[in-house]
Amino acid sequence: MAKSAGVAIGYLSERSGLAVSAIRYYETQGLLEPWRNAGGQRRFHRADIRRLSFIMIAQQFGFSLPEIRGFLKTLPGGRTPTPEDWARISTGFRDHLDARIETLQKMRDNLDGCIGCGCLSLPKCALYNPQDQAAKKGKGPRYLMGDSPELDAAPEKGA
Amino acid sequence: MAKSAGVAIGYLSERSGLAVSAIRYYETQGLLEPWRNAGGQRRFHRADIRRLSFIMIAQQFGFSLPEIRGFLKTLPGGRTPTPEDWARISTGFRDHLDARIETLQKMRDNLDGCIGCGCLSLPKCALYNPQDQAAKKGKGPRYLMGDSPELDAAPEKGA
DNA sequence: GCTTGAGCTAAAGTTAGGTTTAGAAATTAT
DNA sequence: ATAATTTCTAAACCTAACTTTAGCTCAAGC
Repeated sequence: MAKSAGVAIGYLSERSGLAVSAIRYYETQGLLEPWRNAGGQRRFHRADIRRLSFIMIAQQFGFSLPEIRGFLKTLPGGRTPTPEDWARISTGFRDHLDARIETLQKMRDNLDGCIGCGCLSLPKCALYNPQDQAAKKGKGPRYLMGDSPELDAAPEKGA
Repeated sequence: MAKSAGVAIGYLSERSGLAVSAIRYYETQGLLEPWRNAGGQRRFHRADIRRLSFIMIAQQFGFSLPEIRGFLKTLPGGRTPTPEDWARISTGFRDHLDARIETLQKMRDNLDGCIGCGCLSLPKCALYNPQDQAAKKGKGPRYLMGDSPELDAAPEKGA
């Protein structure tokens, strides 16, 4: 179980396409745990290339680095993930993706219902309250695309 | 065509759910053009509530503020958008949404093909090169989820 | 007319996910 | 042995989209 020589950060960078600085950053975020050689340089497992690929894929799926760290914690420490490890995580990805697709399709349907309707003063507009899941942190408007029913009835007063 | 009194920023904030600071920020980004009253305070058209709602919706569709500014420039200056104005922009939204849905569905299909495959050393993995459209700015890995075919054949040398 | 609330500006801070810079030390190549 | 690469750390910088803070001024209520 000797650690072998390990590979340098530049090797991982070249193999993964990530910048050296990004790999160091991932270490600060707890996504990788390299050891140091006698001269103080980082040394990685060859298998960490997969960890990096995993990170890149998970980012494409919209996961944040803390979330990805959570996934990686479920992976076995030093060894290569087994098919089971990977299948478990992939299934999580799938749920995530399905939810996002569903949200987008709902938005599209709402939009379809709205195209041509004018949306001039429509508190009942289909885009009324789209922030189902994919919404940001903010509170969001209460009356999207329109004022509240009564208060905005008057047109350009004084025109 | 006198400007009437206009409404204050706090009114827009309350009606839209946006923070006052966000509305000011949008002005700096060219999304709104309030005028000033005698005391130097911002005064807005009532119809600017709709501009704000528009901004919030467009953000949910994934557009950046510069992009939204582009949309708003196609809207009529001081008046309420007509059904035609809105339909034109909605169609743009729709294309955008369709593209995103399609990308996600492709990713899901790739993922389905990958679940259970193990992905231990798979340069031919279906997640090989997912950055079709929705990819980030980065270059992306050349061999996702695996080292290149030949070089990574050896398992934990020295174990 | 005084007090309080709303609004003003400029500048700094925030979060995520990194990159860039600078200067020093280690490693590799010749 | 020397030169050229890499790597190291710490700190500053970057973008987007805002928020917060500080110190004032304006407007509104009684």
